[in-house]
Amino acid sequence: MNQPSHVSMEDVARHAGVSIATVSRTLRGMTNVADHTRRRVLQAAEDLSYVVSPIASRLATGTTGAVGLVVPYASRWYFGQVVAGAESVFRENGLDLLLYNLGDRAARQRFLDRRPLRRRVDATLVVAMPFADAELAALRQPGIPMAVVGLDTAGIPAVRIDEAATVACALRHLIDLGHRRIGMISTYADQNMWLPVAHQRRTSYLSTLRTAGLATDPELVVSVPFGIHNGELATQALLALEQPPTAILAESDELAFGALAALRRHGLDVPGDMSVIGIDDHDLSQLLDLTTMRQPVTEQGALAARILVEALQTTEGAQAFTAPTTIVPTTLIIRGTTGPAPAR
Amino acid sequence: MNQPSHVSMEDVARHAGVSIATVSRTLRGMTNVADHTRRRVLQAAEDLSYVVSPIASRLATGTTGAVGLVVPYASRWYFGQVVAGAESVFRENGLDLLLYNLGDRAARQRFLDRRPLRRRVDATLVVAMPFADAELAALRQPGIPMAVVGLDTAGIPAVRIDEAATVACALRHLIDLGHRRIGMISTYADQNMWLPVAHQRRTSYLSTLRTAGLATDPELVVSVPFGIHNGELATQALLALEQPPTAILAESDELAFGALAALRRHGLDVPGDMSVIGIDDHDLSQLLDLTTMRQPVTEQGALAARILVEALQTTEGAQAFTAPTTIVPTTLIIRGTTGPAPAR
DNA sequence: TTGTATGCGTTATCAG
DNA sequence: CTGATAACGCATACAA
Repeated sequence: MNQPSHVSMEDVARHAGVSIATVSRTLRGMTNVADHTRRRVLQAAEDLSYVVSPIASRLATGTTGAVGLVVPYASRWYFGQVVAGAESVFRENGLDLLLYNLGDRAARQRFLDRRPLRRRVDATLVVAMPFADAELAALRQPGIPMAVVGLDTAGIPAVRIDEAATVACALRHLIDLGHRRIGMISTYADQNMWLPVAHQRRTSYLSTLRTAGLATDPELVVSVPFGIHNGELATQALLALEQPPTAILAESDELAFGALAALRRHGLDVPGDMSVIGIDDHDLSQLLDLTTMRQPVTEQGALAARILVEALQTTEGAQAFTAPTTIVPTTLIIRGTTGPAPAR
Repeated sequence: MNQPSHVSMEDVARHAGVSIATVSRTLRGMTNVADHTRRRVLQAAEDLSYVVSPIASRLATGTTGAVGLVVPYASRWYFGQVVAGAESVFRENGLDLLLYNLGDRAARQRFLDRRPLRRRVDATLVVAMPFADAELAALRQPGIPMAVVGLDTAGIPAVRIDEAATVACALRHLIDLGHRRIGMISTYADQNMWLPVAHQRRTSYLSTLRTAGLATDPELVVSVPFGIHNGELATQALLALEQPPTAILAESDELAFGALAALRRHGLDVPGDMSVIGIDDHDLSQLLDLTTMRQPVTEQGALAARILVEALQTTEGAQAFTAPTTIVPTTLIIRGTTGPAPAR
């Protein structure tokens, strides 16, 4: 059908005057090969510019040499960072990275229906994708270690931040500045999926305020779809309240950016009239002088990848993989968007 | 070694009481299978929750079912967008996406040395990675179509914008506003690679000004590594000139962001004292009210992917693949950072 | 329409 | 240390 334009191991063997088995051994760096034979083989391979067929190799060994990376929105800042972090670790360990971007409903459904990962990867890394238990059960494969970054998922080791502590720290900062009426910009399920992180941060917001003895007015929490512009809209909603907050906690920096824009447009002074704090420490947060809770994003991707790589190395194959959840620390980065509550 | 926890086609065949060949035919949707047989097979596959081993399948067919996506900086905005655009197209066509992030020197070198794409992908998409001719020759594989987005590369179909026209349009906007002394923030080779786009935009800047009969003072072009902060530094340098420009063209929006920050810090009014224009229309550009040349980034990724998919479908296998370069249009988006040149 | 048999390119087992 | 040879799991030409 297609001409065998590839040189095969057999070609190399013939060229070197040895058996195919010897070629295989040599190329895999096994020690039980005579030095001069090894040289001949390597030379032959070089001459023919031969490379092993990873596919054939995998069929024979039973491993795929690849890992699956599943993300909801590959083009967003957070996910890009995680992907980059994970990629470098996988790459270092000779693993190929299969990227699955499940942002839109169709892609996600196809993924769940056809389960393209089956028999195709040695490990799977899920980034902040909320899967229902049933879905997850379908995705899991015996002997294929799986890890998740960004959120907890039943039975799967996670690498994430402490959402509650992070939110609490952010709010503590505002409270210490004298703020008593604090609004929150949150995200809600978009058409495709419900994001647990949003829920957690919202919940933490409420419980923290309650613990601090502050009122938790329901209208102080406004939920919008993700996006800078929606951060603006949410802020407008907060400003439209009869009794607006004096400070805003944004679920993520991108939403906070929108908040800053809205405030500026309303002619309000930040932080004079309104303080704003975000979560992430986005690349642009320093530029916008945004106070935020920094989380190490790239590192979380790398860390999760490392856990999987280790699992692959130790539990040769089909052992039950298990690892503890790793909590990475977040840091309060105080910049210019938070200040004392305005005297009223 | 590892227990064959997988059900194989043979298992399904036995379960359905047919031959393995029939199972194969059925599962691939071939028509020459009796209806009731087909049902039995599908039922058996369902019962055993069987999925074909893509690896075995590929060994048999000779195709890999995967494409390689090579990018220099996966975590940057531009590349994230391109990846997302390409991913969706590849995914729709049942192709797996192997991501290679070659940002750091070591990764790039490893990539060039070991050529992990060989025999592993059906097509390759390179995103704005400058490869020398020799490198490229090493990467190309007969019968494996290749495309590039973001820049021209000898002999490879590209999807990109018209750099010269884009820069010219941006400058025209400034000139029309009365600016006569226009600075440029450019990037230079970072430790790893030389980015041709930077060179092109710089060249276009010079020739456009020259054509317009404006002076092209060398010190008006300041080159820095990529990054927002470096955009700030570059701007400081421009401001420090004995005769600063009245407008700045930034090679990309991210650099422009830095410029805006620097100007603000210097207490300069934008666009009263200084106009700024970027290239990209980054997600945050609207927020920062940055005038810019918009380029369709996601679309370029999708377009290039589509070209490759088409090539795979038509030129069954090892034909010589060729396609024309596609130029996508850019648009001037006038926002608030450009205005009339200050009277002097 | 269905079954048989061979090949895909390696790895790995066993003799030698 | 080296060479046959049997898997690996599926696709497919060839027969039936």
